[in-house]
Amino acid sequence: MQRTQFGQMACSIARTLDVIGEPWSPLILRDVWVGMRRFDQLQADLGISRKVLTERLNHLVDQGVLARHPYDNRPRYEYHLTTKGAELVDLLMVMAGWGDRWLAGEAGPPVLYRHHACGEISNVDLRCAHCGEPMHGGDVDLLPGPGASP
Amino acid sequence: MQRTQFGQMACSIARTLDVIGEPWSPLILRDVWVGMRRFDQLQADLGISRKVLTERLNHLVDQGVLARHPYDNRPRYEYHLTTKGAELVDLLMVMAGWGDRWLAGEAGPPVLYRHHACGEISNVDLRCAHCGEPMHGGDVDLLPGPGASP
DNA sequence: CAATCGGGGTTCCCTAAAGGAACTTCGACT
DNA sequence: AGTCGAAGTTCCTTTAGGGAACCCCGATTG
Repeated sequence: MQRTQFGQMACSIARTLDVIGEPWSPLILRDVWVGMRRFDQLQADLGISRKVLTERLNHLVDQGVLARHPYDNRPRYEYHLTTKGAELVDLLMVMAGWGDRWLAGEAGPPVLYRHHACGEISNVDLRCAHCGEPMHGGDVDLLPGPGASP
Repeated sequence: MQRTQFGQMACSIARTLDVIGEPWSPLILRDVWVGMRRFDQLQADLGISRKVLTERLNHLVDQGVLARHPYDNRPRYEYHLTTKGAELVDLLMVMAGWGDRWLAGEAGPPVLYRHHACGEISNVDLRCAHCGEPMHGGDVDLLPGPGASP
């Protein structure tokens, strides 16, 4: 398919897509996040082909998003989120929030999130890391940064 | 490629991936977000094949994420974000934040975000919509919701 | 008023990636 | 020695992405 490489673009969105920019990767991360760590478990839960799962896992490990941990003294491995990978869960939560809002329909959201800090069922909201006010697409100006293209 | 359909899964992440779960869609939304609205502009900026761009735009319009607006009294159309699409920009901002943090390298982020409310260069942070405290992957319990699978 | 232009696609062919099922590997257990 | 089970690997078929050429159609130009 000679797929385009996004990693070279001077755009952090494109670069992120080079890491998790096809549909299985976020689902794999979701499963690992909720505690599914083993190959056959992931394969059965997702219904992904074993070949593609192998490719994706290798890619995610190469990118430092997942780490392989041996268990059982045999050549058996579990997949864990690294710090880099754990921070991608933010992305999953925002995806889930959008899907809950726009795609859940009559039935309502399939999963609820209870926040440890307050104990309430809630959702994520985007805030400015600096002033704490809401920060969405329309609330920002974009400026060229130090890594802007030449 | 008989690609798996994610839309039927009882998972808002999977459903969201059915809408923007391949790598061009987020980049198209990014471009529309920053003001690129026309076919040839998008095609030239992204380097996407015209065929695939047509497919993606149709899909995004079908999903209610983009809307086609005529201009110029000719059969000419501009693509605009709907409300549904504008809320997807949250996702782009989180992707950009992660990419800035983990993939930008020495050069630093290619784009900076200035928050209107405070005027500062900043980034998004995930907060609980209920209590306002930080809310990340490790800060929540997952519970079955009303739309959980039977 | 014929010729050209430009935006927005459509068609066609080629290649590479996804699906799927069968097969392999290797240590552990019986 | 034979079987099991987890974790891949191989091979084949189907389909989606890339790329370039082509088409349509209203507006502009000479």
